[in-house]
Amino acid sequence: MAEPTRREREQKRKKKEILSASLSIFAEKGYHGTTMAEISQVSEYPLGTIYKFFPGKEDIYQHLVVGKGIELGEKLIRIFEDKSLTPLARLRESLLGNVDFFVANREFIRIYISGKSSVDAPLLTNFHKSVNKLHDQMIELYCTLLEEGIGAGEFKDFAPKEMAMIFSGIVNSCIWVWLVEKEDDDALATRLERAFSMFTRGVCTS
Amino acid sequence: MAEPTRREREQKRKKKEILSASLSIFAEKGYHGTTMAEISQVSEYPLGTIYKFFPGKEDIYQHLVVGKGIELGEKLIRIFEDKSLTPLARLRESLLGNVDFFVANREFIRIYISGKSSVDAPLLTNFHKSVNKLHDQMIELYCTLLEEGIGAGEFKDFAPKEMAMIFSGIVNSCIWVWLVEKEDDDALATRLERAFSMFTRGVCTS
Amino acid sequence: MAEPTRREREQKRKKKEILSASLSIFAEKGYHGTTMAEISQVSEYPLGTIYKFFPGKEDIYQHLVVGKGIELGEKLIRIFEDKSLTPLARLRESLLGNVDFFVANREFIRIYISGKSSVDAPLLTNFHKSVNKLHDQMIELYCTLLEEGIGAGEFKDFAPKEMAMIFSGIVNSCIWVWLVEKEDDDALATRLERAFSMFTRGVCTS
Amino acid sequence: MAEPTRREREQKRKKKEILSASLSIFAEKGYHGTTMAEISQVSEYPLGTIYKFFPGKEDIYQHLVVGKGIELGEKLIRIFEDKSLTPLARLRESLLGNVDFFVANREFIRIYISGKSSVDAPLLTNFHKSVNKLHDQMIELYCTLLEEGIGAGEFKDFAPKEMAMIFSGIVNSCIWVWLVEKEDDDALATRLERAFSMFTRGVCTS
DNA sequence: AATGAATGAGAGTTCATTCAT
DNA sequence: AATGAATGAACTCTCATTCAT
Repeated sequence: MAEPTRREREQKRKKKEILSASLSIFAEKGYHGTTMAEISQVSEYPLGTIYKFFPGKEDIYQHLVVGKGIELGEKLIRIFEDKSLTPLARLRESLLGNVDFFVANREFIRIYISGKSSVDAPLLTNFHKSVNKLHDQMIELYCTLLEEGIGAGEFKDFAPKEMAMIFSGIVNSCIWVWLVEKEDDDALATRLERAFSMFTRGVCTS
Repeated sequence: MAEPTRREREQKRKKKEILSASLSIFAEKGYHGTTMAEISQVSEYPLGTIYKFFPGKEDIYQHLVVGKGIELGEKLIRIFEDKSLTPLARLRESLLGNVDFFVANREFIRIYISGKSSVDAPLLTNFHKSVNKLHDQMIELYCTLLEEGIGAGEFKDFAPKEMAMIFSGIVNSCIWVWLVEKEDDDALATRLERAFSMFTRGVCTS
Repeated sequence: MAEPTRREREQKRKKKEILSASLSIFAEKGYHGTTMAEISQVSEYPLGTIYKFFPGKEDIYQHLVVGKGIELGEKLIRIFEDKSLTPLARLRESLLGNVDFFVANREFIRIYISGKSSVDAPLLTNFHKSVNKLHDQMIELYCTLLEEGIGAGEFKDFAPKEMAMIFSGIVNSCIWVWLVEKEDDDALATRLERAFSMFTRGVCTS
Repeated sequence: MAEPTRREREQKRKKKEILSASLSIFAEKGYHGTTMAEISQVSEYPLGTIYKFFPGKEDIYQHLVVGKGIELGEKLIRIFEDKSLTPLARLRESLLGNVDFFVANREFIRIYISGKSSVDAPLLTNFHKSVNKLHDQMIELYCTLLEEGIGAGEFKDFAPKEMAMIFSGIVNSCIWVWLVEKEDDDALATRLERAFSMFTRGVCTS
């Protein structure tokens, strides 16, 4: 494995700075409301330089999600592999143990959830593909955990993929409400807890 | 009650034709990928005429959702008011009895779900407001039903608003998958049924 | 001379109503800021009807000035022909005796003065011609009076046309200030009087 | 004082070229008759470049007047401050000594005089404000001179502002006639001289 | 290699006028 | 004859991307 040269490290730092500036603008103004000129101004990198690093606007948008998404995915994997907890407990932990990640990455979350079902999906093909790939990988991770849980008798014998998808839908609902209502961080934690309870035990009495 | 004149009926028909043409283009190409010129060509109404009926592009987009949304809302209300069924049964019916609506309005659904969490919310203020108002009304309807169900002892004593939100999140997940996977109509019905089961009885065994 | 039929009288009334509505809109919003649709709404005559009476927008604008202009011209002629006064006294009278006309026709005056030196003269050829013809006729009237005055030894032997032009420039200045400053009617009268004094006796002491 | 960089000088040159091309088109076709595309063609700068320099069409129009207006204002100030002449002589000089400026800037003058009393003042708010501010400054300059002249006993004790306004009205009349009649330059000079004589000594004999 | 001025196709929207009813 | 809905050319302005310096 080659050591990254100084130049390569520099480049990575620059890319990160550009992405960071972009994230806040995209989150505030939306994809079409953001201009490359603005990204250039806020990031303090010249337009030409930005185009050296990224082939275009959509690509930046894409990277924003992929980077953070991988980060979240790795967190999930670490939690899911912790065999000292039951699958159910790990699923719970993946929610509540990640509240700090959600809180620290509001803007990413907004773009991620938006991207899943964008008004302009047809235009942003590559971006959309990225987000969906990410989403699929997340679902995949959940699947594995749920299968383990079914095997262990903790979960009913639903199709794991379907359970995962629904779990993810619930989580997204909670986070989205928290985002748009600008609720505080505790509100998110308690809401996720209640949602988790509904998901696991159901909402009916009988 | 005044009879609608022939002119008024004509106007309504034209508006509908324009909306119908717009719907398919928007669904195919997204909001920003659709041009007014295209709407004019596909609908076979000249630009000027379109602008007689709608003040602008966003307004058309808005109407698309609001019109269908009201239709769906009215369907829900009819189902929810049918006191011959228990609240739980009515909730179930609101899902399965509406599969035909979902099927018949794929494009509307796509725009509706997209609009809830649009990448470009900051740009499409009015549209976004419309969709969210619609969503709130839907949630409100569910709330009322769930409260009735809690009173009847059918549902656990969760906050109705939170239950409603999560129910809606689940439903949207199912429909979205069905949309993007282009599954057939039965697949939607059975998936909704399983999702309903998870929601009501939970996914855990204990 | 044929008696005007009832139909002809009707038509004249309608034309006047349309012109009257147009005048106020043009004066408020300017030529390009006024739409035919607006004229139709305010005048309560259908678009088609307006086009029956006037070949186009510019033509309406033109008529507005010509009608009032002829009225003013006739007033001037009556004053100038009153041989009981000296030419100088008649010139003075043409100013002060017409203050009420200016006051009653602010909007016309605004359009008239504007039209003489319009930003868009090249576009409004016919209108511009009308206004200039009117202006020339006014100058002509003054000329005749001034010639008479020179003959009577009341005025110095300047070229009458030049005197007339300068007199008219002075009057316009006064009226324009009064218009844009929205001064009251007395202010106009006293300012015209002082201006008349400057014109006749000069501003220098020697 | 920072030296202008090469880039800044380049920019200034380009702005001037665009303004110069615009001036001739505006003077020929009027404000509404001139399109941005035309300015782009004539100036040989692409549309985007023009919009880099000027925020919009009206702004270009405005710059045309303001730039030249400041130039004229500075000329007047230089003349008015020349204490070797009496105020009266300086006022005369401001007319006759500026004939060359008027001759060299026919198109500017046309736009300036038009702008003072535009048919479309309601639409071109910013432009109109600019022109009026310019006009007010001109009047202000005359005022100061006239006050000095009154103090020196050269002028009668009229309100300086009113004298200034009327003087300006007279000058504008002369220039306007010269413009529209397309007279030669000597005609302007002699006419201004006669007008000046009327203004100072009056047109009456007594 | 780094820059940012230059580009121009294409967007949404308006409105004087016409002409089918 | 009277109407006003229909028309579409033409307008101003934007911005992702390129490429000469």
